[in-house]
Amino acid sequence: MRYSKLLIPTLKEDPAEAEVVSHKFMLRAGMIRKLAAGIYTYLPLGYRVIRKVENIIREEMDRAGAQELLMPAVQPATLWQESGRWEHYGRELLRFKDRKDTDFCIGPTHEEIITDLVRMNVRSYRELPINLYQIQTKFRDEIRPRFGLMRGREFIMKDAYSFDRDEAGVDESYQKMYKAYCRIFERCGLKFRAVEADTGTIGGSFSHEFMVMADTGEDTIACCDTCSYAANTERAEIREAKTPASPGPEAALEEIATPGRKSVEDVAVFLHVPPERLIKTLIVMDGKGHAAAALVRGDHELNEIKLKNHLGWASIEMADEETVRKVTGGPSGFSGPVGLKGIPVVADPAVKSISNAVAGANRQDMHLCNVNVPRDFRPDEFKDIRIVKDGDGCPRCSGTLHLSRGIEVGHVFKLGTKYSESMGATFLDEDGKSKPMIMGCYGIGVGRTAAAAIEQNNDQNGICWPLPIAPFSVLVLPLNVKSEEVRGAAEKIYEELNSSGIDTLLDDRDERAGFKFKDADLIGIPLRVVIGDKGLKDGIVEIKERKSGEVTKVPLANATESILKMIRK
RNA sequence: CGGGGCGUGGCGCAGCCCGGUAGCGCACCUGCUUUGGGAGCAGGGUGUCGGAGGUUCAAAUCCUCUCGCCCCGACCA
Repeated sequence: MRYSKLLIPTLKEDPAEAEVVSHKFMLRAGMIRKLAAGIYTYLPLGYRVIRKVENIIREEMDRAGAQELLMPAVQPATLWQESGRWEHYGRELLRFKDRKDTDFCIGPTHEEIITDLVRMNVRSYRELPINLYQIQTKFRDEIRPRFGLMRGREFIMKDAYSFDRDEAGVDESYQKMYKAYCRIFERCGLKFRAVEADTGTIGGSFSHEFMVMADTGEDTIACCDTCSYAANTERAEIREAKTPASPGPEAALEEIATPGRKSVEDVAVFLHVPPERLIKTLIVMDGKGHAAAALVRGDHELNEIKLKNHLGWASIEMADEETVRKVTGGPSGFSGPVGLKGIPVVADPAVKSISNAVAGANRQDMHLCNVNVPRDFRPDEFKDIRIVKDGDGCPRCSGTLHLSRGIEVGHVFKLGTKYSESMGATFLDEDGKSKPMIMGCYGIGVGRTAAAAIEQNNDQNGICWPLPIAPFSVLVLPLNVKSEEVRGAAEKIYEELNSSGIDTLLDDRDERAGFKFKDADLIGIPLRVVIGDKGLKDGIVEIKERKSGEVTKVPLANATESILKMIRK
């Protein structure tokens, strides 16, 4: 295409609203424009990237045996009420009424719709397994959209749903998708890792997230340095550390005044005790009148998701002051396990091995010293409920876990029968019995994948697109379009590349060289062919690789051939 | 939802405290010169100062309300 005919409104200055590089460069390179918070228009350049990513996804999904369809974005509440999520999904689900006052929502995901479709149309085991997918715009009314396409409210997502007769089948479907995802992200030129993850609102039994490694990522993942174990910190298990061989002798329990010292840090400093000698007691509640106490070592952090899953609660939050007083008898900041009654007490295993610990006394401005398990208290159970730290032990081997940041671009779930049972998606098996289908679901954030690619591939001057998802593969840049010779050579190369099926952009604008170079670097086309009077005098054009900056000078006559060679390499 | 900040030409901002003709840089349009890393000169267009109400002779500026956007938080007891 010709640059002069394309809408590519590049910006010289950083837009004030952009925080991360991918957002900045997408705005500056004229790929996206914001319409409202978390809602963006894809301009021609940006949409080309989106389509490249989509097509890679399509090819790999089709190769894996999935079938493409397209479901409505607007969904009736009745289906969501059937699955029970109309009540449980929360404010993220954008709801509205039509003119007849019927409730609808804009789909944040499509389990209900696909399950409805399949239960109406698939009845026999002979028709299973089946895997259906779509690439479609979703809407989730995020608390706080940010980072451009990284966390938008409206976004393009590929979502696939598999239906199987039995466990073995769903395992196979899951594995197929897992492999397809690996191929997709490899083809997109991304450094990524598949990690074990929590299943969140979608529900289900087992899942992996596909994380693109990037320091700006919103998720933290723990990877073992020895084996292949990797997990989101929301889920990452921790190998229980061995208890110290000889804990000190147990001293007598003692109450001590700690006026105004509520936080672990304040108490530790005040009593001259390291934080790891403290027991942090957190009172949590589920919003339905249940409360529980969680104990973790002072220098550890509670993993609410682990605790929530362990307690089997639908939601979890820190207890308010009133609840804390009711449950512990003291104000918040001074809660402790000794004498705590009437609510379940879950302790992290690390709490077991603290000898002569410090804990809240459940009284204003008082703490207890020399607290010991089991002499002074016995938790109802010990359970890994803390957040993994860099350097913790791997749960699968003797290795060590290290933390790094990632961007979640894909997620595969084994859903089980959660939706098929609540919505009656059953089939008749060989034995003539009606059974619920076993489901899996598999998502990829298309825009987020593009954004993640920029996070991994950029420099000071702009984006360095990986070839497979670049908006164009080659940029032909004549320095002076007023020169017949230069323009002629550029047009020739442009035509030849086009007819070889290469996505080529011709910068035919009558602009100064420096201006065009700056734009070229910004929009990040992988290969740039520069044609100028000077070079042409010697029959030479330059090919520059965006990422490496490497320049190759080739004879004009061989230019197209050389470029094709570099692309197909 | 809590805290902080910001809405002034397409973009980035100044002006607001202390009310008195709406400005700067970039971008845009015209012409000439220039032409291998965001050119120079000359000329030009561009704004309901986010919106509504109020105070005032007079409001971008002061007051009230409202809408939008950005950042931090919404575990650290």
